[in-house]
Amino acid sequence: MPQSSETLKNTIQIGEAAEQSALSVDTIRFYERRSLLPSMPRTRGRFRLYSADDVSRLGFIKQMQGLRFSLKEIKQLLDLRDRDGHACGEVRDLLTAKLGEVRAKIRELAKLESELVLDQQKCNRELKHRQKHAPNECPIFSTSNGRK
Amino acid sequence: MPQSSETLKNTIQIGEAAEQSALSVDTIRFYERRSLLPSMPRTRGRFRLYSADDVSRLGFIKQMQGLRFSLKEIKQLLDLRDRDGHACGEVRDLLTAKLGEVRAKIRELAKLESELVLDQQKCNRELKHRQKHAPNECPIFSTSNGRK
DNA sequence: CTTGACTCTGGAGTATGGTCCAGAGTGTAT
DNA sequence: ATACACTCTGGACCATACTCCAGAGTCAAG
Repeated sequence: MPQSSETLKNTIQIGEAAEQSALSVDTIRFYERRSLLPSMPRTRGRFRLYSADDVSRLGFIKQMQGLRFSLKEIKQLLDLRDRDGHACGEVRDLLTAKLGEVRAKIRELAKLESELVLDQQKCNRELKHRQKHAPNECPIFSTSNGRK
Repeated sequence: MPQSSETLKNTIQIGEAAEQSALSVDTIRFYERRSLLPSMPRTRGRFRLYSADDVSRLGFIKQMQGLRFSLKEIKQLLDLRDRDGHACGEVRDLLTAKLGEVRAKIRELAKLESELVLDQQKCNRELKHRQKHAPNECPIFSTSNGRK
């Protein structure tokens, strides 16, 4: 257990922060380079120090990534928090925009799904009737595949 | 209209192929490097020559991209066609796998959608009651946000 | 013969979200 | 004193799907 004389007031080093946030040390440093974290305070030996708040900031990043926010968008959100903790209206607007994207994606994928089902059925029909006519091309490869 | 003495038997050059397939010249060359197209035959001056079949191959690539197949997967499909035109069973298997992915993605996004709606509602409630208690944090930033 | 449109190659750059590395420094334990 | 765990920096590298570029070559028309 190295490092403890300077890790006094409830601060931890990057390895511990990585463990607590279930991120890698490299990822945490990467987030700092991308300004998702501020330039962390350092020990005299230039080792970064993290507080419980910093760890929960990392948790927030993970959570927002789970909501399919990009790092850039998460940075927007964090900047909002840092500048103006009660910027709830702007946060809601970002959530609404993301919701729109998610819904558009769902519609797109639903359409995709039905197209894939159709192609699958074409293959199945072809496979059933294979005996009847000479083995020919899989219908998926035919030039005029119907769609767009 | 340069180039025609060698562009005899129904072949076109890359610019024309790009126009017909609505892809860029660079993209077509990129596909060749990635082996989605064979090494095209050339004129004496080393200009690539494309047939109508090649153009429809490009169309197939675009179509499959529309079905969210990666270039790698499209290459698999094309290899199947090149090696064994009636490999319908394998094609169907790839379609089925892709369908599974698409359905999983839809489920994931649906879950996401409801989470975003919940967060949005939190913001809205906060904004409604803003007058009552002192302006505080947007609830999205609170550490225990409920979810994992 | 020159102009102009087209094509060639190889390599670098774009965006995203990281991972991995070498070589050096830090700090504690024995 | 030295071993050992940890951390530092800067930069290279991964995949994906292109896009753009310079500098050179090709070809038909005027």
